[in-house]
Amino acid sequence: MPKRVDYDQRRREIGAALLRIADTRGLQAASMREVAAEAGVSLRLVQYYFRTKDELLLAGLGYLGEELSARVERHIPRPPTPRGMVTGTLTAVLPTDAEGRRLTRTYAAYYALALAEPKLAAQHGATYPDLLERFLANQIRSAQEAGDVDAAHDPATVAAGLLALTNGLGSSVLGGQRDGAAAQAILTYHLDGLFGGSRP
Amino acid sequence: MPKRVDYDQRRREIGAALLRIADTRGLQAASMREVAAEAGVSLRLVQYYFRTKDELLLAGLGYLGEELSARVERHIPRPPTPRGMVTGTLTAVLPTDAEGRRLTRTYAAYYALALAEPKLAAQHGATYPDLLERFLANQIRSAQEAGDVDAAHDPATVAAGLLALTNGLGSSVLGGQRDGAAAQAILTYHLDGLFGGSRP
DNA sequence: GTTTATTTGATACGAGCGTATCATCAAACC
DNA sequence: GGTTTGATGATACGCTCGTATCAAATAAAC
Repeated sequence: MPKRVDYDQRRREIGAALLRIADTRGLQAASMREVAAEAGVSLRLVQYYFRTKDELLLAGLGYLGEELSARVERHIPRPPTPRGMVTGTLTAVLPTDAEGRRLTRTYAAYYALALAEPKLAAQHGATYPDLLERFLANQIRSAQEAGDVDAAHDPATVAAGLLALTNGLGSSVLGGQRDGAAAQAILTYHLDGLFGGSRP
Repeated sequence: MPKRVDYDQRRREIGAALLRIADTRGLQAASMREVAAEAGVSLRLVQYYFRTKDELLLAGLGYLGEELSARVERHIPRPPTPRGMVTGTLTAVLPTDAEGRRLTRTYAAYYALALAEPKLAAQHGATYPDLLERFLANQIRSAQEAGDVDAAHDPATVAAGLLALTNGLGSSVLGGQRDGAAAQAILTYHLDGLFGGSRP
């Protein structure tokens, strides 16, 4: 028998190379050969672990989702207050540091591809923002019950608005319109308006 | 001499074909040959009017900008009230109808390309959102002077927030998370909060 | 130490890409 | 009315793409 290799880890390494290219040069530049070079392996190896390019792209999207989830969880404060949960989650999605910029850029690349290839979105895409939005809506409901947020607000509407605002701010950062700190400030400005007098 | 042809109009026709492809199949699918086929002309003709593909892509971005500007102006109400100007401008950027969906999708395709090819953004990209944002900030300042908006707000921050919110909502519509009407409703909800008791 | 299942390497194929070249057409001008 | 010149057509080149094919190397099992 041959030397045994951790199949999943090898796939992750190659997937990471793909995401690195998507971040720095866009998914248009992510050919099988370029991914192989970036991962430091042969083209044949990429083909061995991913039968087709579509399979590679789909797996890459999965890994990106994992990275995003991990980052969001890492940004949830201890102990978890309602405002802290909302602020942390949204800040995680914002490109405020190198990792955030990388993830936001990579996500944008996949988003554009999914617009043209709906099968990508169908398999994995639309669920993630939906989850995030529902999570936020629940947090806002909790904050209302704790008296930190005006009960007149509709949690789902507020959550959708906050997430859209954050995504839009992220786009403007990637577009060079402002830096991460400025985006963060605008987000905080809105959160201050939402959470009456309570401090995070 | 040969039959004289309206050079600019021909370029516009070919550019329109490019934008149509960018909308329906993404810019990855926009090869010179595909653009020629979509425009119903020969490959040579596309090369004649645009020496290189980069030139075609850049011109297409210019035409897209013109279409966007025209749509925004068309959405400014008569007579122009402060809230009407802000609402109209933001609604124009939202994919609430077929034209809006087309423009937002095409813009998203260019945005993703510009992330990977900064020269595109350098020539044309970052100026447009900036103009929009400054325009909005001025409108909000006017609304404050008219007493329609709380003077405690910072116009630039509010304008940036509104535009980011609108862009984020547009992304969620393209992503299939909600339809144009729902996005519009969320935007209106925020505008209601901003413009105290005044009606549009 | 041979065997053998698994992992890696080298290379080829057909298609599509951007671009360039050469030829042709048709209308305006002298 | 031939000549010039802008507009169009047909085709080819070199390259990269995704994918497939054919070997070779490797290390656990006996």
